[in-house]
Amino acid sequence: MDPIQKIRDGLRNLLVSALEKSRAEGLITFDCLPDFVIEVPRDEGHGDFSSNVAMLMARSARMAPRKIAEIIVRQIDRKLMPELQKVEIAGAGFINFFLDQSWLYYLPALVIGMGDRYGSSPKQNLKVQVEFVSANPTGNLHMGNARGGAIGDTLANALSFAGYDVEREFYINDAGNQIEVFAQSLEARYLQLMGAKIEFPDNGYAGQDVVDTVKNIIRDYKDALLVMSSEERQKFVVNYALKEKIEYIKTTLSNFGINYDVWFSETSLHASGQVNEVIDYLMEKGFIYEEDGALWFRSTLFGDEKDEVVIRANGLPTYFATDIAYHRDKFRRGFDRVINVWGADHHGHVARMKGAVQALGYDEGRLDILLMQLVRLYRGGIVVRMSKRTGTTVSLDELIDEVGKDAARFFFVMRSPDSQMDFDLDLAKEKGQDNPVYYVQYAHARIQSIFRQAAAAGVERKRVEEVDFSVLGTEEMQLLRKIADFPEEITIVARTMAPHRIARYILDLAGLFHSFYNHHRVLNENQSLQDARLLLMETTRITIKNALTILGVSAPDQM
RNA sequence: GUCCCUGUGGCUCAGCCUGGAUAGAGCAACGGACUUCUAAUCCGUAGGUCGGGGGUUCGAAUCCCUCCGGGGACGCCA
Repeated sequence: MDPIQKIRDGLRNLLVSALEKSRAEGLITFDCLPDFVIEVPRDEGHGDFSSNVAMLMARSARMAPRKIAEIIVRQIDRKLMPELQKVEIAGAGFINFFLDQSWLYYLPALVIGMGDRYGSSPKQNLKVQVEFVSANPTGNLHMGNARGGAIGDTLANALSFAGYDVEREFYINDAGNQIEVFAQSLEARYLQLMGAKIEFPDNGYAGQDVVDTVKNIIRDYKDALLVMSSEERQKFVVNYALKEKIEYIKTTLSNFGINYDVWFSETSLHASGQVNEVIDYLMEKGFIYEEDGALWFRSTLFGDEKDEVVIRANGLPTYFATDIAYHRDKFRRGFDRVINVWGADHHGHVARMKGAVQALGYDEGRLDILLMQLVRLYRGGIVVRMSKRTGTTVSLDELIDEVGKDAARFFFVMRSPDSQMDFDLDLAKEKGQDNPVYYVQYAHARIQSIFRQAAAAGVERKRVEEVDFSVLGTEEMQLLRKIADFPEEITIVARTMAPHRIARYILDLAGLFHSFYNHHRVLNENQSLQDARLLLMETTRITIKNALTILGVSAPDQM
C-alpha cells in the first residue's frame, strides 16, 4: 500500500481518459501517449502533483503546450478523484493538481494498522541474494568492510521491505594464494616465537593480529607443532587461524547488526569439483582458449578490455575461475536477482564477471554489482593508510567500541556509495550533536516521552476511527505528507540500490517532527486537537522506527 | 594510454538513473527562542558562474561531446 503511488495512478488515469476523450471528440490528435511523468513539484505553489504531459505532446500534436493543457483540463472527470480540489495550468504548460488535505487523513489508520510493516510492499515471490563484506579471513575487518557491511545490510533490509525474499551471504575466501601466504606467515611467526631465527616472508602478513593468533596457538598447543613437517604445520596453523578469524568476523558483524543466512566457503567449490567442471563447460562452449601455457576466458567477447586467465600455467585456477563457479552456483540456487557489494578497487572485475555470467547462459541483467568507493581514514587530520600487512588501521570492532554501532552504521550509509568517504576518527569519536544519528533518535525518544507524559496524566490514545484529523494544521500535514512518501522511498532504494536515501529521508522526517514539536504541544487543553496529535505522533514514531530498523540503528525510548 | 567514480555556498553532501518551474540540506558564521510534552531541539539572516566550453531541447545541475582537477583500477594477486 503506497499512498503516493495510489495518487499517481489515479491522476494518470484522469489524464489518460481526458486525452482519449479529447481525441475522440477531435480536439487533439496523437498516435500514442508520450512517456509523461506525474511528479511532486518542488514549489508548493505549483500544487501537490504536476504533470508535463501537455509539453511532451506539443510537437506531435502540433499545438502549443498550454493549449493542449487547456483541452485536457476541460475534459478531466473530477468524479474519478473526489480529493482533487483544483487543477491549474502554469508555466510552459504544466498541469498542476491541488488536493484537499483530507486525502491524507486515512494515513494514520494505515500506518498504525500496519505497524512495523508500514513501508513494506506485498511479497512478490522474487528471490534476491545480497553478498557483501566477504572480507578475506586473513585479517581484521577494516573500514571498507564496515562500509560494505552497512550498505549491504541496509540494502538487504530495504529489499526485504520491498517484497523480495532476501538471502544474505558471506563468501569466505578460504582458498587461493593469499591463504598460502597467510599460512607461511603464521608458520614463520610460530617458529619465531618458539625461538627459531628465521626470516619472515617478504610479502607476508606482518600485522599484530597474526602474532596474536599464533600466541593463542602456542597457548593451546605449546611446542607440539615443532615436530611436524612444514606442510603439516602450515595446514594446522592456517586451519586454526581461519576458524578463529571466521569466528571473529561473525561476532564482529553480529555486533554491527549483521547476520548472514549463508556462509559460503570458497574451498567447497574446489572440493566439489565445480571449478574444474565450469571451466570444462566454458571450454566446450568455446569461451576458453590456451595461450602461453595458461587457459584464458574470452571476456573481450563481452566488452571487457582484455581476456582473463582462469587456469594459470602452473595448473592452479585463478580467483576469477572460482568466482565463475561461484556465480553459477548462485544462479543455480534459483535467485532471480544477485547483488554483489564490492569495493571500487574491484571494478576491473565487473565486466568479465558479467561476461562470464552471460557465457554461462544467464541474463547478465540479473547480476547487479554495487560498487562503493573506498573509505579514507583520517586521524589527527592525516590519512591513515589501510593495509592489512602493517596492521596500523582501526578495525571494525574497535570502531564499534569507540563510536557505537548506531552512529557507525548511520555514518557509513549516509553518503551515496558512489562518493568517496573520508572517515575522520577524531570526529566520529565525538558523541556530540554533530552526529546526525542522534538527531533522528532524539525525535523517537521525544515522542516516547510525550506518551509517557500522557500515560502519567491518564490520557489515552483514541482509536483512529474516533479521531477527526481536520483539526490538524500545516505543519502536521507536512509531517503526514512526508510519512506518505516512505513506502515509495523504500521501493526506490530497492530498485536503484541507493541505501543512503533512507538516511536522507529519515533526517527530513525528524526535522519536520522537531519543528512541529517546538511550535505545538501535543498534550493540551483542546481535546480533539490532542487526540489527533497523539495519533499523528504514533504515526510518526512508527515511521521513524521502521526506517531506523532498515538502517540497523536502534530507536531509543529515551536519551 | 584505457576504464570506473567524482567536481554543486567557507566545509561535508543530496538532487543526475527517469530533463521541468526562483538549485536543497547539515556543519561553520551571525542574530534570536527554555517557569510549558527532553534546548542532543527550534526560528531567522547571510552565503552558489552546479569545474570550463560546446551541443541536443520549449526547457539542462540532470542527456551527449570535449577539456581540466581529485580518487581508484588496469597481475598467470584476490
